[in-house]
Amino acid sequence: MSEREKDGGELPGPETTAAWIGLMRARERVLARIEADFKAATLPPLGWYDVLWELVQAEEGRLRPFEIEARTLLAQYSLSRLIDRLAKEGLVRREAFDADGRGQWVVVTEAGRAMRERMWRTYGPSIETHIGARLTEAEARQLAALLAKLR
Amino acid sequence: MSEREKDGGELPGPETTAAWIGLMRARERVLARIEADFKAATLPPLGWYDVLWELVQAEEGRLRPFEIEARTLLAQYSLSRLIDRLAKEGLVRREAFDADGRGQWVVVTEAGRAMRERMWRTYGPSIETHIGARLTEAEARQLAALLAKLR
DNA sequence: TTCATGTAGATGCAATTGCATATATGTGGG
DNA sequence: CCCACATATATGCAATTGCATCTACATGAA
Repeated sequence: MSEREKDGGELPGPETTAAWIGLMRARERVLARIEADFKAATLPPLGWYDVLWELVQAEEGRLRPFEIEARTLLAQYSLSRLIDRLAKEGLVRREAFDADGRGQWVVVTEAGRAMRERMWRTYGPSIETHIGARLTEAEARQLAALLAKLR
Repeated sequence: MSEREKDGGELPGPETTAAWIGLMRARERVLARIEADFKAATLPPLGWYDVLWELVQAEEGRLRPFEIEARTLLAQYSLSRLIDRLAKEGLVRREAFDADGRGQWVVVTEAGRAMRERMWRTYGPSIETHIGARLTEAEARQLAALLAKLR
Protein backbone atom coordinates (compact mmCIF):
# COMPACT_ATOMS: atom_id res chain seq x y z
CA MET A 1 0.00 0.00 0.00
CA SER A 2 1.41 3.37 -0.99
CA GLU A 3 1.96 6.20 1.39
CA ARG A 4 -0.86 8.24 -0.12
CA GLU A 5 -3.38 5.50 0.44
CA LYS A 6 -2.64 4.75 4.05
CA ASP A 7 -5.73 6.57 5.26
CA GLY A 8 -8.14 4.51 3.26
CA GLY A 9 -8.49 6.41 0.01
CA GLU A 10 -6.89 8.65 -2.56
CA LEU A 11 -6.68 12.28 -1.67
CA PRO A 12 -7.77 14.95 -4.15
CA GLY A 13 -5.21 17.00 -6.00
CA PRO A 14 -5.29 20.79 -5.86
CA GLU A 15 -7.23 21.02 -9.14
CA THR A 16 -9.95 18.78 -7.78
CA THR A 17 -10.11 20.66 -4.52
CA ALA A 18 -10.28 23.97 -6.34
CA ALA A 19 -13.11 22.64 -8.48
CA TRP A 20 -15.08 21.56 -5.42
CA ILE A 21 -14.57 24.80 -3.54
CA GLY A 22 -15.39 26.71 -6.69
CA LEU A 23 -18.56 24.72 -7.14
CA MET A 24 -19.76 25.44 -3.62
CA ARG A 25 -18.83 29.10 -3.67
CA ALA A 26 -20.06 29.89 -7.15
CA ARG A 27 -23.42 28.30 -6.47
CA GLU A 28 -23.69 30.15 -3.19
CA ARG A 29 -22.86 33.51 -4.66
CA VAL A 30 -25.07 33.21 -7.68
CA LEU A 31 -27.93 31.84 -5.64
CA ALA A 32 -27.64 34.67 -3.15
CA ARG A 33 -27.81 37.21 -5.95
CA ILE A 34 -30.78 35.58 -7.59
CA GLU A 35 -32.60 35.28 -4.29
CA ALA A 36 -31.94 38.93 -3.63
CA ASP A 37 -33.57 39.74 -6.96
CA PHE A 38 -36.52 37.58 -5.97
CA LYS A 39 -36.94 39.37 -2.68
CA ALA A 40 -36.68 42.73 -4.36
CA ALA A 41 -39.56 41.64 -6.59
CA THR A 42 -41.53 40.23 -3.64
CA LEU A 43 -41.61 36.78 -5.13
CA PRO A 44 -41.98 33.46 -3.33
CA PRO A 45 -38.96 31.23 -2.71
CA LEU A 46 -36.94 30.19 -5.73
CA GLY A 47 -37.65 26.53 -5.03
CA TRP A 48 -41.28 26.99 -5.95
CA TYR A 49 -40.24 27.73 -9.50
CA ASP A 50 -38.90 24.28 -10.24
CA VAL A 51 -42.03 22.50 -9.15
CA LEU A 52 -44.27 24.86 -11.08
CA TRP A 53 -42.04 24.52 -14.11
CA GLU A 54 -42.13 20.74 -14.06
CA LEU A 55 -45.90 20.79 -13.77
CA VAL A 56 -46.31 23.27 -16.60
CA GLN A 57 -44.06 21.11 -18.79
CA ALA A 58 -45.96 17.96 -17.98
CA GLU A 59 -48.86 16.63 -19.96
CA GLU A 60 -52.12 18.12 -18.70
CA GLY A 61 -50.15 20.19 -16.24
CA ARG A 62 -50.00 17.42 -13.69
CA LEU A 63 -47.58 14.93 -12.17
CA ARG A 64 -47.48 12.45 -9.34
CA PRO A 65 -45.45 13.61 -6.35
CA PHE A 66 -42.84 10.91 -6.86
CA GLU A 67 -42.38 12.10 -10.44
CA ILE A 68 -41.75 15.66 -9.30
CA GLU A 69 -39.35 14.23 -6.77
CA ALA A 70 -37.30 12.49 -9.42
CA ARG A 71 -37.20 15.56 -11.65
CA THR A 72 -36.22 18.05 -8.96
CA LEU A 73 -34.08 16.02 -6.55
CA LEU A 74 -36.28 17.15 -3.67
CA ALA A 75 -36.60 14.83 -0.70
CA GLN A 76 -39.93 13.10 -0.32
CA TYR A 77 -40.93 14.77 2.91
CA SER A 78 -39.67 18.07 1.64
CA LEU A 79 -41.80 17.91 -1.47
CA SER A 80 -44.84 16.78 0.48
CA ARG A 81 -44.69 19.97 2.49
CA LEU A 82 -43.83 22.17 -0.45
CA ILE A 83 -46.97 20.93 -2.17
CA ASP A 84 -48.91 21.88 0.95
CA ARG A 85 -47.62 25.43 0.69
CA LEU A 86 -48.23 25.69 -3.03
CA ALA A 87 -51.75 24.36 -2.53
CA LYS A 88 -52.41 26.80 0.28
CA GLU A 89 -51.51 29.60 -2.12
CA GLY A 90 -53.78 28.15 -4.77
CA LEU A 91 -50.92 27.51 -7.20
CA VAL A 92 -51.50 23.77 -7.39
CA ARG A 93 -54.31 21.44 -6.48
CA ARG A 94 -54.21 17.83 -5.32
CA GLU A 95 -56.46 15.44 -7.20
CA ALA A 96 -57.25 11.80 -6.65
CA PHE A 97 -55.38 9.25 -8.74
CA ASP A 98 -57.99 6.62 -9.44
CA ALA A 99 -55.77 3.79 -10.59
CA ASP A 100 -53.95 3.67 -7.24
CA GLY A 101 -55.51 4.69 -3.97
CA ARG A 102 -52.16 5.62 -2.50
CA GLY A 103 -51.42 8.10 -5.24
CA GLN A 104 -52.52 11.55 -6.23
CA TRP A 105 -52.09 14.05 -8.98
CA VAL A 106 -50.60 17.43 -8.35
CA VAL A 107 -52.18 19.78 -10.87
CA VAL A 108 -50.96 23.27 -11.62
CA THR A 109 -53.74 25.87 -11.53
CA GLU A 110 -54.15 28.93 -13.73
CA ALA A 111 -52.81 30.98 -10.83
CA GLY A 112 -49.85 28.62 -10.74
CA ARG A 113 -49.09 29.13 -14.40
CA ALA A 114 -49.40 32.87 -13.99
CA MET A 115 -47.09 32.81 -11.01
CA ARG A 116 -44.47 30.81 -12.88
CA GLU A 117 -44.55 33.36 -15.67
CA ARG A 118 -44.28 36.20 -13.24
CA MET A 119 -41.34 34.51 -11.54
CA TRP A 120 -39.64 33.99 -14.86
CA ARG A 121 -39.80 37.68 -15.64
CA THR A 122 -37.42 38.14 -12.71
CA TYR A 123 -35.63 34.79 -12.84
CA GLY A 124 -34.71 34.90 -16.51
CA PRO A 125 -33.03 38.31 -16.46
CA SER A 126 -31.41 37.42 -13.16
CA ILE A 127 -29.80 34.30 -14.63
CA GLU A 128 -28.66 36.32 -17.59
CA THR A 129 -27.15 39.02 -15.40
CA HIS A 130 -25.40 36.79 -12.93
CA ILE A 131 -24.29 34.02 -15.28
CA GLY A 132 -24.88 34.81 -18.93
CA ALA A 133 -23.17 38.18 -18.76
CA ARG A 134 -20.09 36.68 -17.13
CA LEU A 135 -19.47 33.91 -19.63
CA THR A 136 -19.22 33.68 -23.37
CA GLU A 137 -21.60 31.30 -25.04
CA ALA A 138 -18.77 28.83 -25.52
CA GLU A 139 -17.77 29.07 -21.88
CA ALA A 140 -21.31 28.49 -20.71
CA ARG A 141 -21.56 25.43 -22.91
CA GLN A 142 -18.27 24.14 -21.62
CA LEU A 143 -19.24 24.76 -18.02
CA ALA A 144 -22.50 22.89 -18.46
CA ALA A 145 -20.63 19.98 -20.05
CA LEU A 146 -18.14 19.77 -17.20
CA LEU A 147 -20.84 19.98 -14.57
CA ALA A 148 -22.74 17.22 -16.31
CA LYS A 149 -19.83 14.90 -15.62
CA LEU A 150 -20.46 15.23 -11.93
CA ARG A 151 -23.91 13.65 -11.96
CA MET B 1 -36.97 48.83 -27.21
CA SER B 2 -36.56 45.43 -28.80
CA GLU B 3 -39.07 42.67 -28.44
CA ARG B 4 -36.72 40.61 -26.26
CA GLU B 5 -36.29 43.41 -23.79
CA LYS B 6 -39.90 44.30 -23.27
CA ASP B 7 -39.99 42.56 -19.89
CA GLY B 8 -37.21 44.58 -18.40
CA GLY B 9 -34.08 42.56 -19.10
CA GLU B 10 -32.24 40.20 -21.38
CA LEU B 11 -33.26 36.62 -21.15
CA PRO B 12 -30.62 33.88 -20.85
CA GLY B 13 -29.78 31.70 -23.83
CA PRO B 14 -29.98 27.93 -23.57
CA GLU B 15 -26.26 27.62 -22.81
CA THR B 16 -26.58 29.97 -19.88
CA THR B 17 -29.65 28.21 -18.58
CA ALA B 18 -27.96 24.84 -18.92
CA ALA B 19 -24.97 26.15 -16.99
CA TRP B 20 -27.20 27.39 -14.17
CA ILE B 21 -29.22 24.20 -13.93
CA GLY B 22 -26.02 22.21 -14.13
CA LEU B 23 -24.49 24.25 -11.34
CA MET B 24 -27.43 23.68 -9.03
CA ARG B 25 -27.78 20.01 -9.79
CA ALA B 26 -24.11 19.12 -9.74
CA ARG B 27 -23.61 20.82 -6.40
CA GLU B 28 -26.65 19.09 -5.00
CA ARG B 29 -25.62 15.65 -6.16
CA VAL B 30 -22.03 15.91 -5.08
CA LEU B 31 -22.97 17.42 -1.76
CA ALA B 32 -25.48 14.67 -1.11
CA ARG B 33 -22.84 12.03 -1.78
CA ILE B 34 -20.28 13.68 0.43
CA GLU B 35 -22.79 14.14 3.23
CA ALA B 36 -23.70 10.50 2.94
CA ASP B 37 -20.04 9.62 3.40
CA PHE B 38 -19.95 11.89 6.45
CA LYS B 39 -22.95 10.23 7.99
CA ALA B 40 -21.53 6.81 7.31
CA ALA B 41 -18.45 7.89 9.25
CA THR B 42 -20.57 9.46 12.04
CA LEU B 43 -19.04 12.85 11.49
CA PRO B 44 -20.54 16.24 12.33
CA PRO B 45 -22.07 18.41 9.59
CA LEU B 46 -19.86 19.29 6.66
CA GLY B 47 -20.22 22.99 7.41
CA TRP B 48 -18.14 22.60 10.56
CA TYR B 49 -15.15 21.72 8.44
CA ASP B 50 -14.82 25.10 6.79
CA VAL B 51 -14.77 27.00 10.04
CA LEU B 52 -12.26 24.65 11.61
CA TRP B 53 -10.13 24.85 8.50
CA GLU B 54 -10.06 28.63 8.46
CA LEU B 55 -9.09 28.68 12.11
CA VAL B 56 -6.34 26.11 11.64
CA GLN B 57 -4.97 28.14 8.74
CA ALA B 58 -5.05 31.37 10.69
CA GLU B 59 -2.17 32.73 12.72
CA GLU B 60 -2.32 31.41 16.27
CA GLY B 61 -5.36 29.35 15.31
CA ARG B 62 -7.76 32.18 15.89
CA LEU B 63 -9.93 34.64 14.01
CA ARG B 64 -12.59 37.20 14.75
CA PRO B 65 -16.11 36.07 13.85
CA PHE B 66 -16.41 38.67 11.11
CA GLU B 67 -13.22 37.35 9.55
CA ILE B 68 -14.58 33.83 9.47
CA GLU B 69 -17.72 35.25 7.98
CA ALA B 70 -15.84 36.86 5.12
CA ARG B 71 -13.86 33.70 4.40
CA THR B 72 -16.78 31.29 4.47
CA LEU B 73 -19.71 33.32 3.16
CA LEU B 74 -21.70 32.34 6.22
CA ALA B 75 -24.38 34.76 7.39
CA GLN B 76 -23.60 36.60 10.59
CA TYR B 77 -26.35 35.06 12.68
CA SER B 78 -25.64 31.69 11.20
CA LEU B 79 -21.99 31.82 12.18
CA SER B 80 -22.80 33.09 15.65
CA ARG B 81 -24.82 29.97 16.29
CA LEU B 82 -22.37 27.67 14.58
CA ILE B 83 -19.68 28.92 16.93
CA ASP B 84 -22.02 28.15 19.83
CA ARG B 85 -22.28 24.55 18.68
CA LEU B 86 -18.57 24.20 18.03
CA ALA B 87 -17.85 25.64 21.46
CA LYS B 88 -20.34 23.32 23.10
CA GLU B 89 -18.43 20.41 21.57
CA GLY B 90 -15.15 21.85 22.79
CA LEU B 91 -13.78 22.32 19.27
CA VAL B 92 -13.35 26.07 19.62
CA ARG B 93 -13.23 28.52 22.47
CA ARG B 94 -14.29 32.18 22.62
CA GLU B 95 -11.72 34.57 24.03
CA ALA B 96 -11.93 38.26 24.81
CA PHE B 97 -10.52 40.67 22.25
CA ASP B 98 -8.99 43.36 24.36
CA ALA B 99 -8.56 46.07 21.77
CA ASP B 100 -12.30 46.23 21.14
CA GLY B 101 -14.91 45.36 23.73
CA ARG B 102 -17.41 44.36 21.06
CA GLY B 103 -15.11 41.80 19.59
CA GLN B 104 -13.88 38.35 20.46
CA TRP B 105 -11.46 35.77 19.27
CA VAL B 106 -12.60 32.36 18.19
CA VAL B 107 -9.76 29.98 18.96
CA VAL B 108 -9.52 26.44 17.69
CA THR B 109 -8.74 23.92 20.43
CA GLU B 110 -6.61 20.80 20.21
CA ALA B 111 -9.82 18.81 19.98
CA GLY B 112 -10.85 21.08 17.13
CA ARG B 113 -7.62 20.42 15.24
CA ALA B 114 -8.00 16.72 15.79
CA MET B 115 -11.59 16.79 14.60
CA ARG B 116 -10.63 18.66 11.44
CA GLU B 117 -8.05 16.02 10.68
CA ARG B 118 -10.48 13.26 11.35
CA MET B 119 -13.02 14.91 9.07
CA TRP B 120 -10.45 15.29 6.34
CA ARG B 121 -9.75 11.58 6.37
CA THR B 122 -13.30 11.15 5.09
CA TYR B 123 -13.69 14.42 3.26
CA GLY B 124 -10.54 14.17 1.15
CA PRO B 125 -11.22 10.73 -0.27
CA SER B 126 -14.85 11.69 -0.75
CA ILE B 127 -13.93 14.72 -2.85
CA GLU B 128 -11.55 12.56 -4.82
CA THR B 129 -14.18 9.90 -5.45
CA HIS B 130 -17.04 12.17 -6.36
CA ILE B 131 -15.13 14.83 -8.27
CA GLY B 132 -11.52 13.92 -8.92
CA ALA B 133 -12.31 10.53 -10.34
CA ARG B 134 -14.85 11.99 -12.73
CA LEU B 135 -12.64 14.66 -14.26
CA THR B 136 -9.17 14.75 -15.74
CA GLU B 137 -6.77 17.14 -14.14
CA ALA B 138 -7.18 19.52 -17.05
CA GLU B 139 -10.95 19.38 -16.79
CA ALA B 140 -10.87 20.09 -13.08
CA ARG B 141 -8.63 23.08 -13.69
CA GLN B 142 -10.92 24.33 -16.42
CA LEU B 143 -14.01 23.85 -14.28
CA ALA B 144 -12.47 25.78 -11.42
CA ALA B 145 -11.52 28.59 -13.80
CA LEU B 146 -15.02 28.84 -15.23
CA LEU B 147 -16.61 28.79 -11.79
CA ALA B 148 -14.25 31.54 -10.67
CA LYS B 149 -15.81 33.80 -13.27
CA LEU B 150 -19.11 33.62 -11.45
CA ARG B 151 -17.89 35.30 -8.29
C1' DT C 1 -58.75 -14.93 1.76
C1' DT C 2 -54.76 -13.89 4.37
C1' DC C 3 -50.38 -12.55 5.25
C1' DA C 4 -45.85 -10.71 4.28
C1' DT C 5 -43.80 -7.32 1.94
C1' DG C 6 -43.41 -3.19 -0.90
C1' DT C 7 -44.71 1.53 -2.33
C1' DA C 8 -46.98 6.45 -2.02
C1' DG C 9 -47.29 9.95 0.75
C1' DA C 10 -47.91 12.37 5.47
C1' DT C 11 -46.40 13.84 9.93
C1' DG C 12 -44.38 14.47 14.97
C1' DC C 13 -40.48 16.30 16.76
C1' DA C 14 -36.00 18.27 17.30
C1' DA C 15 -32.57 20.99 14.98
C1' DT C 16 -31.49 24.66 11.85
C1' DT C 17 -32.43 28.81 9.21
C1' DG C 18 -33.97 33.49 8.06
C1' DC C 19 -35.45 37.77 9.41
C1' DA C 20 -35.72 41.40 12.26
C1' DT C 21 -34.20 43.44 16.12
C1' DA C 22 -31.59 43.84 20.37
C1' DT C 23 -27.33 44.71 23.04
C1' DA C 24 -23.00 46.52 23.68
C1' DT C 25 -19.29 49.06 22.32
C1' DG C 26 -16.62 52.28 19.30
C1' DT C 27 -16.00 56.94 16.87
C1' DG C 28 -16.18 61.43 15.08
C1' DG C 29 -18.21 65.73 15.33
C1' DG C 30 -19.78 69.80 18.00
C1' DC D 1 -18.34 65.59 27.48
C1' DC D 2 -22.44 64.31 24.67
C1' DC D 3 -24.78 62.72 20.83
C1' DA D 4 -25.68 60.63 16.49
C1' DC D 5 -24.28 57.08 13.97
C1' DA D 6 -21.58 52.90 12.79
C1' DT D 7 -19.82 48.25 13.95
C1' DA D 8 -19.58 43.47 16.32
C1' DT D 9 -22.20 40.00 17.88
C1' DA D 10 -26.41 37.79 19.96
C1' DT D 11 -31.16 36.37 20.14
C1' DG D 12 -36.57 35.85 19.92
C1' DC D 13 -39.58 33.92 16.93
C1' DA D 14 -41.64 31.88 12.94
C1' DA D 15 -40.66 29.01 9.00
C1' DT D 16 -38.16 25.22 7.09
C1' DT D 17 -35.45 21.04 7.30
C1' DG D 18 -33.98 16.32 8.53
C1' DC D 19 -34.91 12.11 10.50
C1' DA D 20 -37.64 8.55 11.76
C1' DT D 21 -41.84 6.69 11.68
C1' DC D 22 -46.64 6.22 10.49
C1' DT D 23 -50.78 5.36 7.65
C1' DA D 24 -52.99 3.65 3.77
C1' DC D 25 -53.16 1.06 -0.15
C1' DA D 26 -51.14 -2.57 -3.50
C1' DT D 27 -49.34 -7.05 -4.79
C1' DG D 28 -47.97 -11.67 -4.92
C1' DA D 29 -47.74 -16.09 -2.80
C1' DA D 30 -49.80 -19.78 -0.15
